[in-house]
Amino acid sequence: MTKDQRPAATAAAPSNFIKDIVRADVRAGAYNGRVQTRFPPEPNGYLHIGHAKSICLNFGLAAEFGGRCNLRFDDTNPVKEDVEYVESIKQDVRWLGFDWGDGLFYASDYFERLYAYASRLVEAGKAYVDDQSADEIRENRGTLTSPGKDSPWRNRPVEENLDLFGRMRAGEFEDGSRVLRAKIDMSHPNMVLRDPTLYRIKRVPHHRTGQKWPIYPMYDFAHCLSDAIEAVTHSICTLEFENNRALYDWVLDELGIEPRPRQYEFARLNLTHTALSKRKLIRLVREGRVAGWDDPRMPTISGLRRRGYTPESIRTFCERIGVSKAENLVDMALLEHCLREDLNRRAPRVMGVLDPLRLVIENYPEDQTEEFEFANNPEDEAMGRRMVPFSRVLYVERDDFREQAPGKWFRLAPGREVRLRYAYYVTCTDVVRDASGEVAELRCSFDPKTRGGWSKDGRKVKGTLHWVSAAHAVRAEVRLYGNLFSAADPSGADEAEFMELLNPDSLRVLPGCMVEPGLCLAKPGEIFQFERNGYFCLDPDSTPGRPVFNRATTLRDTWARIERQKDK
RNA sequence: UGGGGUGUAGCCAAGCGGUAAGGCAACGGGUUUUGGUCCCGUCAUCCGAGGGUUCGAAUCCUUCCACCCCAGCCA
Repeated sequence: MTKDQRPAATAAAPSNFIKDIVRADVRAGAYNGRVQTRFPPEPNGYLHIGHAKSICLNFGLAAEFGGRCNLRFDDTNPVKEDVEYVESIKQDVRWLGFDWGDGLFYASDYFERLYAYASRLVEAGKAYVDDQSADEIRENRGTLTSPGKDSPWRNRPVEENLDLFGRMRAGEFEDGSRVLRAKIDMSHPNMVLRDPTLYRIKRVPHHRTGQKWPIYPMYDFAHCLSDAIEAVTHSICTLEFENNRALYDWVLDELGIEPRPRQYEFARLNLTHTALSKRKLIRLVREGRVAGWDDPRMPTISGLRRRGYTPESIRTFCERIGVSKAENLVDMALLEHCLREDLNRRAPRVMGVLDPLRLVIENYPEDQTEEFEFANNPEDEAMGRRMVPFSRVLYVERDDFREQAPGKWFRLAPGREVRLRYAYYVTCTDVVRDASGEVAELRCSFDPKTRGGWSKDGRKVKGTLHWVSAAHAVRAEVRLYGNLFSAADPSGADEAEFMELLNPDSLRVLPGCMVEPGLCLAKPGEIFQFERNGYFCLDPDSTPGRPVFNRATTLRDTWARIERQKDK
């Protein structure tokens, strides 16, 4: 089973305020009942779980109302963007299970038309070329509580503006020497409307248009018009763009665009123990704090995929967190819950011992091997069965043995009888130590009448242990992941101390794990439940005969909780 | 101190004048050849605070408080 071949589990998605607006528009016959959205990433980084929220919202709305959702790259700033990012973004959106059909666009596709729109604004006296430097513009913008000052170039004649703007395009001027600005109101209480910059000169090559353009439009100018050009009806973005909506509307108003898209804003996702800002993620990658964008500790889509997350679990998560305008910090435990819920249903069960301890069954014949039949998933017969070899020397989990059994302990301890899953009952008869005094091996006896792991006499054996036959086991590397950040909310920290909050124990590598032999046939990306241990995904770093597994998440562990409570 | 937003349980989040959904977490209990899953139960006399309207307010009005966003030629 490959995780991206699985059937989608689509439950009825709950409503939210944006869906309510769309539904009301459809009922009222707005846009002739048409619904069109778009997911507009800037290709300057990899997608993360926060983007997944937006993707699910936008594509989900289109699907629910029989509309369409475009994938549009907001590639208006070539100095930050790269084709590597556009490829990863396309892959991630597809992997999440969404299809943009023929709706793949780039803001850069519209550069010619955007230039024409800008020229119209100039002709209408609604935009002007400003010769001030960036510093001067900043100084004259005023502050939150005091008005700005008009630029000395604000009232240039239309003809001169047209000429200058044309020459900006022709590449006659240096970077930063001039900009095109909207003529709105330098004392507007909304800072966004204090004559915002529409175009700036950047004589740098663009990943799609090459050397063609020395000027590039700003987000506020390009975005609303790109939406209009594509006939988007509902333009959904995050809260920090709320102030920009006034400019979004201003541009469309001045250009007389009708019918026009409307912008709606929702609160971006925040998740505990991680970071969801591109700036911070890119730092983690660049400074080598993680192995790359797809490091399984990263909240990126590619990281989650490599970790063992399924598209379904991520979609379910996005549905459960809801969509609102309130600041939020969602507990990572919810994401993990969604993964377990999905994987419990579909991951084949398998035996893997993370910290092997030899167990020798003294009364079991030296040279005998037998096979036991295991259900791949006891709750789903359709997943089939398999045979697993058993012999005199096994590996069990070191943590399943205690010399001093605490209260309620029903695993292995001197004199205690336990069940080896699907095999036999064994009783610990002796403990062998190495020179340093460490427990090196357990000596046990087994009861032949308990074949299959069951006895007719009604004997109470509470503990059931996973195991693997030493002679048949495959040695594997297992990577255990913890939270990227120790602090629940590292975003509270400033840029400097942010790195200090990284969890030093976010990755533990166990080189000597022992897994059942069938696992050497697994393919990268396949996910298994190691019984009693958790869910593990085969990593691409695996080589033939040397599997590497990533622990996606643990199983719920009631015993660990009991022990934790005792500590308190 | 200007403008734009948001406040419902530890965390998300419904609720749209008729007496506080649901999920996660937590905590009890049952089933169990995974201390998993599953099942059952507990968990807001109260909706940021005060005042008002109303037979009735989380929902309407009002005052206040707290938090977030905006002064890029980033998006």
